[in-house]
Amino acid sequence: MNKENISKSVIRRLPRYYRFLSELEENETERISSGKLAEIMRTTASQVRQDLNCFGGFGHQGYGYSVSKLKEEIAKILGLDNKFKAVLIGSGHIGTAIAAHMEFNKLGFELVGIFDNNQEILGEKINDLEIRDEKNLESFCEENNVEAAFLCVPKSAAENIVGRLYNCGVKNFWNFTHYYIQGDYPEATVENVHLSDILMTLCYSMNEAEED
Amino acid sequence: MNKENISKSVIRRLPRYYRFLSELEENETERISSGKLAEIMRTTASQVRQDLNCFGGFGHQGYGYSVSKLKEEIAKILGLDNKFKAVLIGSGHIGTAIAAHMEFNKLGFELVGIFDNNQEILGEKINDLEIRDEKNLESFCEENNVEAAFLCVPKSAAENIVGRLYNCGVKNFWNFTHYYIQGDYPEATVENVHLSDILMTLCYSMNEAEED
DNA sequence: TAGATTGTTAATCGATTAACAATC
DNA sequence: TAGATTGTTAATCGATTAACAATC
Repeated sequence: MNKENISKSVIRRLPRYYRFLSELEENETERISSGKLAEIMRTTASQVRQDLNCFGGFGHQGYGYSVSKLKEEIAKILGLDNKFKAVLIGSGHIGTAIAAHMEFNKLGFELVGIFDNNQEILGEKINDLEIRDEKNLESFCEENNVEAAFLCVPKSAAENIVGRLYNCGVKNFWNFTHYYIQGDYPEATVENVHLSDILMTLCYSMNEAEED
Repeated sequence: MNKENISKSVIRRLPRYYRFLSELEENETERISSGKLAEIMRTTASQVRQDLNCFGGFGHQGYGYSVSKLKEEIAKILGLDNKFKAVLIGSGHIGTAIAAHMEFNKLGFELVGIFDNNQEILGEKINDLEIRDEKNLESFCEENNVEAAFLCVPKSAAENIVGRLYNCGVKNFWNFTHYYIQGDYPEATVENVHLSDILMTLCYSMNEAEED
């Protein structure tokens, strides 16, 4: 299992496989062929087999793939059984939505702290986690072996927060801001969620469709 | 300007160009070369020139690109001056965050209605827009020429909602649910935001890094 | 004019798809 | 054994990068 050279494109498809396999499992489908899975995923049987074979031979000739086994394998590859400790910074609308809404325990994470700099809401709770004062961020991260941060602050606050986190060893970021982490910290591991970028591409498509 | 054959990869980079150009404009940078822009974007000068040339010759030999003109052109290509009327369905955490947080008027949209099926919160307001009863969705969309919908409902509710919207002519979706719109409506224009998929890929990267 | 930098064609690289022997 | 379907190699396609003549 030489994962060194597995392309980002393959990795990005894994959660999709995982979701569809979960659905199949719920429908009590026991086995599936690459062809059928490709149909569901709107891709080709070739791609399904290529993708899965990056990680090992999960299928059986003449039979296909065991749905539950394959789902299990993908969970393992993604590392969903981890409990990476994470903090969320910024309990505004987006931050609250993320904290309240995501099932972190199914996604390899455990949310252990929520931070904000608004003194008025400190101590309030979101899903049993109290909102802590941002000034205690470093001590908290060090004491709790925090490994990841979910950045839900305004862009103007992000630079400072990321610097502080990076300095106390938190180098993995789920970034909802437009602050460009990789620009300042090329070594950081980052997944950006630039919601407005995505909405702009929807705008583009609609704009295009109108012209035709 | 034959946009017919412009690849999705190019389109997805446009919002990024737009953001960096906005920053350059704020810093009062007047002109920029493909090389400098590439440095900022962490790509190659070749790619920058190829991308921009899909839409026309915006540069000047020996000079580079005018920041403000290029920004303007990209805005035009994306169609950000549109005011596509949109409704948001589901005013839970995510829906509220989206409604309150996004600057739709800068992104080619105008949010004209928010809908929910929770009778208890009907009439409440998010950014001056009252929450309306979901049962009036069709009539509202028809009366207001709604063209897009932002789906922030639970997955279980999405199938029904999308069907109803599609039937009354709303065929463009910004989809925060895990309901697979393209599966049922291949003709719909969809941008999915699968937050948990993104978090899983962060998990993968962290898991990878640990093993080394 | 000389230097800089584009627009564009050609070369390379990587990802997707097709084909088919291996095998359950 | 015959049919199905994988794993894997080869062919194709598309996207990125390099090169360079055109030109401001």
